[in-house]
Amino acid sequence: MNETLPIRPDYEGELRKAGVRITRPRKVILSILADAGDHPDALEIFKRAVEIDSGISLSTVYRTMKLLEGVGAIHRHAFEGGPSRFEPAGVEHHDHLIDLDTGDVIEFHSQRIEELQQEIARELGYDIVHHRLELYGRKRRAKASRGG
Amino acid sequence: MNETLPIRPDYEGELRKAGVRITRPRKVILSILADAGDHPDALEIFKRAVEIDSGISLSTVYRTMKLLEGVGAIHRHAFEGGPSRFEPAGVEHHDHLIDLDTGDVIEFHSQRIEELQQEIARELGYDIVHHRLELYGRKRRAKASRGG
DNA sequence: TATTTAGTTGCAAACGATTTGCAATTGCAT
DNA sequence: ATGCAATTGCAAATCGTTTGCAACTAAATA
Repeated sequence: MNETLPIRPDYEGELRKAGVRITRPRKVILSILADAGDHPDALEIFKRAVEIDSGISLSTVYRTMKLLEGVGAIHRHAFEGGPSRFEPAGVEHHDHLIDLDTGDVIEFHSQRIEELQQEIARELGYDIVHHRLELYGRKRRAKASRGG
Repeated sequence: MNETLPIRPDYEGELRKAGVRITRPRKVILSILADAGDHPDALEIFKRAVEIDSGISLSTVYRTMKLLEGVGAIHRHAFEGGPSRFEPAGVEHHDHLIDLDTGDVIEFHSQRIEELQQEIARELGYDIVHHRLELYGRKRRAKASRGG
């Protein structure tokens, strides 16, 4: 009876397990994260949160993100230039392709690349703790040029 | 009659060609960059510069770095957390392995990975403008454990 | 070489993202 | 219901970096 739908991460559970209080602002932020399909930054999360509970502060958003990151519930990405952007950690590992025009983030994964990285690190005498692979690009125009 | 030694980038030439004045502070900064074997950040460059000419300001370092970056003479790397670090652009493309304990940066290159990236982007309908591949790791301890 | 003037400088203040001190508030175990 | 440590909002602080501005200077010109 496994769900086929994307898993809604059980943040509250993760936090409780980590001995952290589930407060009102945290509930709001958590719910936003749970169904964010994109990779919002702190300010964006804050804006969405304020629409639900106008009393929430940006510091609390930052604090909660750090908390979740610490617990391993979310991943923080510092893409080129901009502020940190977050995503649920639940999904299995992947890298990112950032659309330079829209800021959209597309996820991808290449087992082959992962292996090559391991190989390279090994040759250099290192163990990889983590890595960062980001492709920055633009949508390819349709062959001829008449596309829009 | 090609040199076998690492090429000393001719920053002054590049700048002059770009119609930029070669001032005293710039000369100092440029000389520092020219023989920096590492990947210093702005503050580090500033410190080295002050030892040569105490009148140089940090803003000038930042301005010069931006200038050089604009001309394509150096590359800026925003490694995890820390400030931007710079390196001469002369060398052919490579990626970086960052030693988490020392901050040391080791360069590597994998043609195979580059190809795979292209392939992935293409499949996703994108052209890569540039990319970022960073491995963060620690020196592997010698097998048994008696190493230091 | 003296003149000229737009490009550069150092400084201090401004900046954006993020963190922090603190007093007031609130989960939640009792 | 009670009590206290965890958490909050706020404002001020932090860090890396950029910028406005008046003084300075590289380098083209006479």
